[in-house]
Amino acid sequence: MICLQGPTASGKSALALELATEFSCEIVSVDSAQVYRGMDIGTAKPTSAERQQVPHHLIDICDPSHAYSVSEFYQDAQQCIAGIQKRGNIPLLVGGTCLYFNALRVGLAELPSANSVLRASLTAEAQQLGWPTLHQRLAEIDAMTASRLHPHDGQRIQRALEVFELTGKPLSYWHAQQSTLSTDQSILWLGLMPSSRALLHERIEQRFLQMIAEGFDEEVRLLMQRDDLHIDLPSMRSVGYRQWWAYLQGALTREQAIERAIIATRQLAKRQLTWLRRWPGLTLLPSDDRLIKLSVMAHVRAFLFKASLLKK
RNA sequence: GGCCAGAUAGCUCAGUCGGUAGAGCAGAGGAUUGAAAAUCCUCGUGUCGGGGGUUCGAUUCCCUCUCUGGCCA
Repeated sequence: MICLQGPTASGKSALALELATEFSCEIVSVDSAQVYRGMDIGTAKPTSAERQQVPHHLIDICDPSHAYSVSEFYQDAQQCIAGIQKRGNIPLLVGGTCLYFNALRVGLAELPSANSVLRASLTAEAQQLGWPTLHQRLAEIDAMTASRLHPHDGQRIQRALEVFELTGKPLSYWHAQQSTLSTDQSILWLGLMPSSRALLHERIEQRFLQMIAEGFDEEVRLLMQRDDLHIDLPSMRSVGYRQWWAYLQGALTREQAIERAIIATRQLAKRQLTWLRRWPGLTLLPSDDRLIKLSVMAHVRAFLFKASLLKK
């Protein structure tokens, strides 16, 4: 299978479409926001025409009121991959959610899923005592995990305490139990790396303005009308949606929302690039190179040949 | 034209009772196991608007010029 990663606005989707038509692939989206229905413009989802041209998976599979997670992705993706291979096609995984890719690379420990009641009480406690205090408590039950977490990293401290509450065993215990993913197949890891940060920033800005021109405002208004959606949901915290929601509530001016959405997108891209730089075995290609398409094709062809799968 | 208030980091501003300065944001780097488009960590030398004066020493006090707001003509 082929995995294509890259920061937001680096041209992954277009490239994937080219690859898919050339090599009879089916595309699996690796994107924590494109899973949600009704979030199309702001997540830069492939158009319906594009989706008819090539099968796309793991898009529109979840309602925005639900919190999708790595583990769901992990299961969904493995099912997808198996199905695609059964059909004799090549799975082409494309996206920018590096944690999801990482789960495919190293596997996931067998852990309980989120428990909203526990989380609420831990959050309330943290507000009273501060996360550093809970970090100390974690240190008593799981020194190993505590030592790798910063005392202010509330989200991870909370998770570690949650796992202990639910299982009676520390998170580090479960991590140690984790078996490495048994991939009977080789994976081609490709990453798109913009050669110019300034150019990427320019693209990010242009793309967000384009989203507004295409009706992003209306899309967020529709989501806001639902009374089961709120700004603390993972879906609504997505880049762009969060800032636009604040604007529609009157917390920001339109100009401020635009500016902050663009800033948030740039910061997202930066975090994605951090993953890519230190990804083992990743072939990094310059995303803004004129010959990027050809060079990606060449890598894919060589990979398929090596895997003795080249049917042409 | 006159009066007043400003001019300090890319931006918004604080500050130095005279000993050459620091926050937030932006930006950069890093972490990343059921929220990940999330969450968290680290990183701050800049003619302190220009010129002159006082002083051992001026970004700070004084004079002057330039620019930007506001008020009065």
